[in-house]
Amino acid sequence: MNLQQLGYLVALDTHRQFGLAAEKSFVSQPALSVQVQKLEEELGVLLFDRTQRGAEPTAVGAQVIAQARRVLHEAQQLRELVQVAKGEVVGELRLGVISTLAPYLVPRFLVGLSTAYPNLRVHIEELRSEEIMLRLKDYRLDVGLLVTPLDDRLLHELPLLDEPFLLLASEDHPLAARATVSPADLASPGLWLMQEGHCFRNQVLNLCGRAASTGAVAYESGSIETLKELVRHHHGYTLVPELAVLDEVDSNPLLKRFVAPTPVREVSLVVHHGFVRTTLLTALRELILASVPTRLRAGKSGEKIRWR
Amino acid sequence: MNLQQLGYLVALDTHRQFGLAAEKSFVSQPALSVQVQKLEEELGVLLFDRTQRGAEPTAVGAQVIAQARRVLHEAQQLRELVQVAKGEVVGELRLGVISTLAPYLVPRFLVGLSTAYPNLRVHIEELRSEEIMLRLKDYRLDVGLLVTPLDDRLLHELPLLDEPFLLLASEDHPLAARATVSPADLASPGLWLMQEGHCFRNQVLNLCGRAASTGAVAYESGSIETLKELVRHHHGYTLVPELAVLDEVDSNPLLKRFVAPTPVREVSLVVHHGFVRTTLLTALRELILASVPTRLRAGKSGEKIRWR
DNA sequence: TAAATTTATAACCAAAACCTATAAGCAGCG
DNA sequence: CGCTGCTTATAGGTTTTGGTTATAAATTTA
Repeated sequence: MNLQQLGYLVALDTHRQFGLAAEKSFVSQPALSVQVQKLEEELGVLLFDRTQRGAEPTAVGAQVIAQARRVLHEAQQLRELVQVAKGEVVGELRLGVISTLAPYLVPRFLVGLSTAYPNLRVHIEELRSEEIMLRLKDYRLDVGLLVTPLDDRLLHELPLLDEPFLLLASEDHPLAARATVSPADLASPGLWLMQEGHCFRNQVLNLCGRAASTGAVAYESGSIETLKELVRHHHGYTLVPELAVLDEVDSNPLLKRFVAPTPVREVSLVVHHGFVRTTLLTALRELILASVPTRLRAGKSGEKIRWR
Repeated sequence: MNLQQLGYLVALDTHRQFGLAAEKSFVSQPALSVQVQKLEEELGVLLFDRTQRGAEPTAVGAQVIAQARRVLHEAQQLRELVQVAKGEVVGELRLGVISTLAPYLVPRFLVGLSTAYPNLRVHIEELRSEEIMLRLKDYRLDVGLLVTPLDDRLLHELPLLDEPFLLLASEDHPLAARATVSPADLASPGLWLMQEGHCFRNQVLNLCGRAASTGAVAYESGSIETLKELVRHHHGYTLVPELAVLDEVDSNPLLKRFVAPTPVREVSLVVHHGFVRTTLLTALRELILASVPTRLRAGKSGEKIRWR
């Protein structure tokens, strides 16, 4: 067994085809085939069922592949450990961000990050929270930027912000006349929600005690921006996180703050336990914190709303 | 980087000398030297300081070695995973047992174990609890047999027994006349203790509320057997775990049971999290449980005495 | 049935890892 | 001071390993 073979194994699992996996591994198809065969021989089990359409892991194979990922990850950690010791921030950063944070936060720190570390290749993907958690655990992402707490033993959370929820009302909605609002007001009809699967939706539902009454039209949006536009053009109201309305929060009278205790969402950087690139993680935290108003920083006050 | 090189690295750390490490790795000294050099070159850091007396890890080197152990461990887990899937119980089992359990428990299951799995090489070492915990975390032991709970995130406990403490009095000690005893009686003078470092000593001290008053002679023993002999030949009394006196527990009037709630020590098999050889672990548990009276099995009753 | 697609095998080549032999560096000691 | 004895490093040659291209074999698809 060697790391190369384990790499081929994982590539083959990813692409489910010897030729394709070989291409992605920058070797010829026979090279990869032979190495997988050798590994199977050494372990004494069939790891893949070969068909004409490609390769499928066997039951044992799937377990072995998962373990191979762990081995490769630990090996990668070793390399990163050395880079940290040398004070280098290089290589690749695969960052997963939820879509209710990405448009408001990423543009604030992305340029700063790649300026500070020109040798760092940054990949950012917009994903649902659950998917980010899965990929962090699979080592297919390095860092997640999402809403916590997650209560997951394998993941380590680094809280950044306690971001207040605000209520955005359309001008002809009864709530438009209010100076502040409270969770009880969310029983009022006309609340627009994010679609299923977004943690923001769960949070809003938790905040209003699951008593949300939607309007006559049941359009569930995939982005905060759509929610805002819906409210601007139609009746109804919605909840938004403060970062989504930062530039109008003081000027727009239709944006209502909640009375204390302010409901907030805890925004954190999340990594797999044993993540060793501390310089990078710290830099990322500092860049993000520096890019938002101080009042949003974690630990100030407010009541954390959970989404799971 | 490859697994071979990481193996050489760990061997060199263990033996602190290229020649010796090479010998233990079954290769020539130049072979090992060259591979370590190559790894250093690839990583771009010096991992060992070479002196005339041998090799010492640098600061980075020590970190890299620790990580290398993790990589090799995960690779080993992969192999064991396959063996489990094939239903094989082979290879090596490195078991650490504390000295207050070893003489009473090991002989009861050892023959059964090697009979059930003739292809398993069993290494048993008698060690202190702390040392067992360290070695489990370093992957220098596979399984520990000791007293729990340990409250250690990295270790997984599989409780086997709740083993009562008994009091053994010499015939001329005031306690000899008693039918049963209670923790309060441990204020009575003449209590013999295990030496510092044994978890059994801590448990006895915890049980008697640290109020132990030793006799005129302050001999602290290294084994339960010595304690028993001391009591048989001198004045005084001591505490013993039930397994140490199994064949005389009903016949010897100088052995006193505690009144309820019976103080017990929880005896467990302990492994590193992610231990995959479930068949072996289950077999070990069943063998041990079958070798002791049913009344000792974990979860029956009694009050667990902690040692840390 | 032929074409296309996929994995396996064969023959050959290059690189990596190993071995033996030996050099080189340094501590300790007469 | 210059041996001896210990260490690690280097050199030259051999074996092993992993790689390539070419091609066969098998099965799905048109």
